[in-house]
Amino acid sequence: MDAEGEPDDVPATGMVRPGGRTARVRDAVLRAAGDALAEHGFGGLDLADVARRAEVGKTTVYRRWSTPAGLVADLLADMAEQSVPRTDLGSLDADLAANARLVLRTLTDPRQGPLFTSVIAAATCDVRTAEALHRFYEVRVREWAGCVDAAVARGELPAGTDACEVVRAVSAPLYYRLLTGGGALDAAAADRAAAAAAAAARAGVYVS
Amino acid sequence: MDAEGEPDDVPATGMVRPGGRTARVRDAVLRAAGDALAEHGFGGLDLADVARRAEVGKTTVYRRWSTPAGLVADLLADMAEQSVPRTDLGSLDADLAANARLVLRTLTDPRQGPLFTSVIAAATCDVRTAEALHRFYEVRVREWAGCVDAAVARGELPAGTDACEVVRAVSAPLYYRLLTGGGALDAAAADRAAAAAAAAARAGVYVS
DNA sequence: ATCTTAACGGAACCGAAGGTCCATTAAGAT
DNA sequence: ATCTTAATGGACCTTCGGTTCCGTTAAGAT
Repeated sequence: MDAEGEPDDVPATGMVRPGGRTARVRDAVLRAAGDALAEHGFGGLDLADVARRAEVGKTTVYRRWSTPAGLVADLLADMAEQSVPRTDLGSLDADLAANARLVLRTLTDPRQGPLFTSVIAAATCDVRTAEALHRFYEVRVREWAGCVDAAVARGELPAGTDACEVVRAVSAPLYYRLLTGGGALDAAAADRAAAAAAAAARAGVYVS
Repeated sequence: MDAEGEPDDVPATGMVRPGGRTARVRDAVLRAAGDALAEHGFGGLDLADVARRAEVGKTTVYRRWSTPAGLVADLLADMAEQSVPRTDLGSLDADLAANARLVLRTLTDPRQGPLFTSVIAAATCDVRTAEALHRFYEVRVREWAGCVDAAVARGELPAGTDACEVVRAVSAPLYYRLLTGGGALDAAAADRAAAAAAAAARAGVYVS
């Protein structure tokens, strides 16, 4: 978070005594930030409001996170740690479909959906936030890449297939819809995304 | 833009005398807004700064567009009118690749790239802006859907293929990379996106 | 148990984003 | 050419996001 270029590494606030109160404050603030983001979007994210929701001093929020983007970056770092384990249904199509359904459920969830769009918006405004977002997706993608590797091992896909790229291909159309519109985000869209990724993978498009 | 629910439709500013000065001001402001967006992103979009760049009174900008999101919405409406005509190379693969390369060129352009990310960020903060963005992409997608329809007519793709969905499938992975990272936006990525869409389309994934 | 000081939080402060007022300019109708 | 008034833009004002100051609380070391 705070990689100050200061003389002899001045420790960032919250790093020397990370236990007890400090941790409690961080949790409360990140939860409040998520709520605020889901409700008002990134554009309407006000640090003072977050402080109020978290029942924490306004000063504290400004001192530790400074800017809305910084706060979102930390929220993302926190989200990346709570990775959901993937399923393993034994066939590529089933696994990719399960992944697509999971993404769909996330993006259409009344809290998670707005939260994700907000977080993406935040990432476009600040490089550090963008890096945090990239790291988050790297974790998620790598988690699901396993089922593609398994499919390669089973001989369902050509050797040398880029597993991560296949997983991203499943998510991409759903995020595209979320952001640029053009059709509803429903089960049909999810299944189509999964089927498309599977078809392309079988055709060897993702062989590096 | 201004669909006021006022008694007996009070005309929005700029609608009664749209010629001469008013048009000149709009052009200058939209150009300035695009520059500002490309440079500082949506988060750093300041209406006063836009006014300064456009050499226009601050009051004018606030009166006509009110909010950053409103300004971006108008900018999008303007962008939607300047549609670039598609190519027609005679084969599905070539046409989709050309489309992918065009999207790539746009997203990696030093001005257009940041502009597009900013505009997408703006759309997440305001419903009206989101609608404008959707309309923009609807125009773009429909423009290129023609070459998919042609491929169906030539028998390259199964009848009943949803042309728009194929076109979106080409763009989606590129936008996904732009926003969530995970790999460079290069020619290889563009070609892969086109190839994947073509493979999935041939497999009948986009038959409605 | 005691001590040091990291971290918190209330109050007061500051600057600029955003809005109001009104005189000036120029579309567009006659 | 003349007139009406839509639209502009400068000066001024108000609100509030963000910061600073400093006293209070409680981590973590002894």
